[in-house]
Amino acid sequence: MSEEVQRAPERAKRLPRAVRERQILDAAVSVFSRYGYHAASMDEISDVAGVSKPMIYTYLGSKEDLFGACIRREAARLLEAIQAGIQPEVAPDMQLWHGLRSFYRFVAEYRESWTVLHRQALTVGGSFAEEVTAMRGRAIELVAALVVSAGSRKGLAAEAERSGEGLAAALVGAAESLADWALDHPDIPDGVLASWLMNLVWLGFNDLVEGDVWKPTGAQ
Amino acid sequence: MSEEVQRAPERAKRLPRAVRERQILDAAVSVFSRYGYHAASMDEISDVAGVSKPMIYTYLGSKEDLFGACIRREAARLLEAIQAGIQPEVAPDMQLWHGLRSFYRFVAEYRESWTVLHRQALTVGGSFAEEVTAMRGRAIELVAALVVSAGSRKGLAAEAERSGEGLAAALVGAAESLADWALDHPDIPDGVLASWLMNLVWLGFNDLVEGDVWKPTGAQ
Amino acid sequence: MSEEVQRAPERAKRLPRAVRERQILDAAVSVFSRYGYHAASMDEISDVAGVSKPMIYTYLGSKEDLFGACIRREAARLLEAIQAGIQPEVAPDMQLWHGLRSFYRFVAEYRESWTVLHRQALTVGGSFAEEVTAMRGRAIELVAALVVSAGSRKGLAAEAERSGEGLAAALVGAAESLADWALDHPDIPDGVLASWLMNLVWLGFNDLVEGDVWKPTGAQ
Amino acid sequence: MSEEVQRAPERAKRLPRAVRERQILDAAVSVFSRYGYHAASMDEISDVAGVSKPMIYTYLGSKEDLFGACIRREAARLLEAIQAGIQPEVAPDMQLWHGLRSFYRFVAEYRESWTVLHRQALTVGGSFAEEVTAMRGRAIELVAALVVSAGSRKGLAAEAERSGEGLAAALVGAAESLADWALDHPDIPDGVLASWLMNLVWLGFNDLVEGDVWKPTGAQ
DNA sequence: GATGAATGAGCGTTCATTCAT
DNA sequence: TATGAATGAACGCTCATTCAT
Repeated sequence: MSEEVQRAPERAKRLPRAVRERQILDAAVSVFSRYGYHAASMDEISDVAGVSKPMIYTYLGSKEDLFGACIRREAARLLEAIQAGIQPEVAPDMQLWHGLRSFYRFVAEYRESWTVLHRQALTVGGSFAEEVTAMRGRAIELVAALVVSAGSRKGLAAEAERSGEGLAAALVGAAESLADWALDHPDIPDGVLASWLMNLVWLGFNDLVEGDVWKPTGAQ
Repeated sequence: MSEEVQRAPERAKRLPRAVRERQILDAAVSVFSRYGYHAASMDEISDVAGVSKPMIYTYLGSKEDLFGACIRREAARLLEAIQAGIQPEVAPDMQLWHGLRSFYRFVAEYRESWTVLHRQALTVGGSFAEEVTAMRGRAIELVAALVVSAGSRKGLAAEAERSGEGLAAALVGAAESLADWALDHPDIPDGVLASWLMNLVWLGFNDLVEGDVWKPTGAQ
Repeated sequence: MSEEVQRAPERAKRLPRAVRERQILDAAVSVFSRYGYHAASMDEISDVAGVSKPMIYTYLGSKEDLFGACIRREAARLLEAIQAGIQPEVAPDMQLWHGLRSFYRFVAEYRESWTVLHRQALTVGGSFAEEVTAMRGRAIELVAALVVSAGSRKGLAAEAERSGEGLAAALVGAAESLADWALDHPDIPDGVLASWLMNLVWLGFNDLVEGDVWKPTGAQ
Repeated sequence: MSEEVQRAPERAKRLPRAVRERQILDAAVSVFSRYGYHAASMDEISDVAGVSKPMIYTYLGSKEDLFGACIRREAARLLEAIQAGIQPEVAPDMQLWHGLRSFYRFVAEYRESWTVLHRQALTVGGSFAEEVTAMRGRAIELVAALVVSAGSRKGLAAEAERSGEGLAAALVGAAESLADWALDHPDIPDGVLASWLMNLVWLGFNDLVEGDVWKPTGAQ
């Protein structure tokens, strides 16, 4: 409601270390997500956290360390949220759908976490991009596995097999892009977003599996 | 006399303004794409451009102005490249396919342009993200129009209509993500990349248009 | 119960103040001697001492106070060591020799003490340099007295009288410099070092006392 | 006369690089000599130099680089001053005497140079101490060579030979210490200071060379 | 037209020092 | 008694930007 930056309660004193660390990480995620790694300043983070700068260095280390801690915490949160939404006993398509719903629920609820992971982590040199990319890779593999587990029941078509990795990358990109789009359309329920994507994933792949590929027609 | 390779002395010789501006923009795109907006330094840009710093300020204005000029020039290049590849007289699916091919050809040939547009422009606060997002929006609309122009011949299903904009966003994201993936797999020809995506776009949409939607089964 | 080496728990157990002060001073001397006054950090001192930082401030005061306490304690130790080595009943030259031996023995055994006094105390602004310089002055006077006590038996030559204080300063510097040199040559016994210096002091002074001075020859 | 720190003329503008570098080095030597390496601040150096801080970094590099440049410049100055004072055609003792006179003249005229070299350079970790120590080593060798060139005419006694390096270190220390002492006694002419030291060097060594050594008497 | 010279402002980081328990 | 928690103040360094030539 307030149009000011949300600040931690005024000068609470002598809190245990774990609490302070959480405050700092919360503030850091917020500031990093708003400005990006380079434009964010430790001064602002400490202001938002309601903590002096030396505390940050004592508890979380350098700016780079702090950013890394943010990335790791938010990545863990995201993965946890997705896994919590999946019920392993249902059919693969329903697993995928539930996973997507959890994903869109998470993105809607923790926009800042999502922004840090999706936008900011990739522009910082060093190992952060790699870490996030690796996580993305795991997501791609997971999607591919689920899809294939359905496709294998029918005998996966040669075409689908060849394009597998690339298509998975495309699909993960589609899911992310839809997440960004959904941030500007908060009225669309996560179930619907997930269904849209399922239609792409499921129908498109099913067609492929059945050998029903699109091919360019005519010259060139 | 000189024992060096014979070469016009680099000490800039009154080049016309347009040439200088191109030098500077080329250098800026290269440096921005490598380090991102904030981590890039005007010093390095002027070094790479072979031009003194005041020159940059005289011709292109502030760092932010310079970045904006880069974004606009590269965006125009990209759009131009795509439009040059499209033949308006062919069928919509072939138009889309040719557009995608041109897109992947451009990304492969001008990685730096693509990086600046796709990765760096979105992390800078201010109007850049909006500009690029707007361009993305135009791309989304264009894709949607092509798809719909095919769909409308069959009577676009209600489902497809409702999910249109969101799905388009997803598809653009898929195309971008596949572009990134393709940067690490330069051996895949652009025609193949475009075909992969067409299979997603066309088959998926066709299914939708025919009312063949995926739906969650069971409770919840 | 514990699987560690049995050892009184380091978690300090109400040790008497004097013991704590000694721990702290020992650590401080060690750290100051290694890094110098400014580069030494209270954190490292408290770590080495195995004592919390507030303890240091409670017992020894500020960093400057602490350094002063180090200087004074080590200076007292050095003087004490030298005086303990001197036998007042023997001839002046033997007194000087014994004093020097004790000095070199001390330097070899307590390098850190010597480093703090000789190297670090002089570069800190304020009163420390003066204190150490004053101590040095007392040493100079003592040497001069011993030398003169021998010389006076022969009637001190006018030249020696005039140059007395300066030459004493030079001799103390020679002794100190030889001490530094000896730190890199630990195999030379202190008696030998002392003898080398005696040859400079005694023979040189004796010559002077006997009026056998060196004089520039020729023009200028 | 003024009791304020001497400042460079107010904001002289657009000077050539070489001039600025000299201004900066002058200021740096002055500030480093007063406070030592660690306590000196780049802000104060830039104030005293009448130059902004970025200039220092542009022209001379980091604080450590700057300190190194000071050390090297002043060391070169000192060596140059000494060598300029030596006349190679005169007798060895006169060469030594002239060298010492030049040394004391230099110390009196450029106290700050001397302070930086003698006191401050040794307390900074890294290669500075080694550099200065190496220079000191060359001085020691030079003194030893001159002394020996006289001694060899008489056949250098075994004792002198054995104690050679140590005694040389002692003598250099004596010269340095006398230099410090002379800073507080500016009325003593450099010729006199040099003579005092000659008496130590020449007479002491001559005695040694003639086998006239001091030896401890009695027990222990 | 073109640039070497110059800086204000700010950032990441550290350190001596003090509360509250 | 003893300390974990906390910070004000400063420092080294860099960068976008401009002026004088």
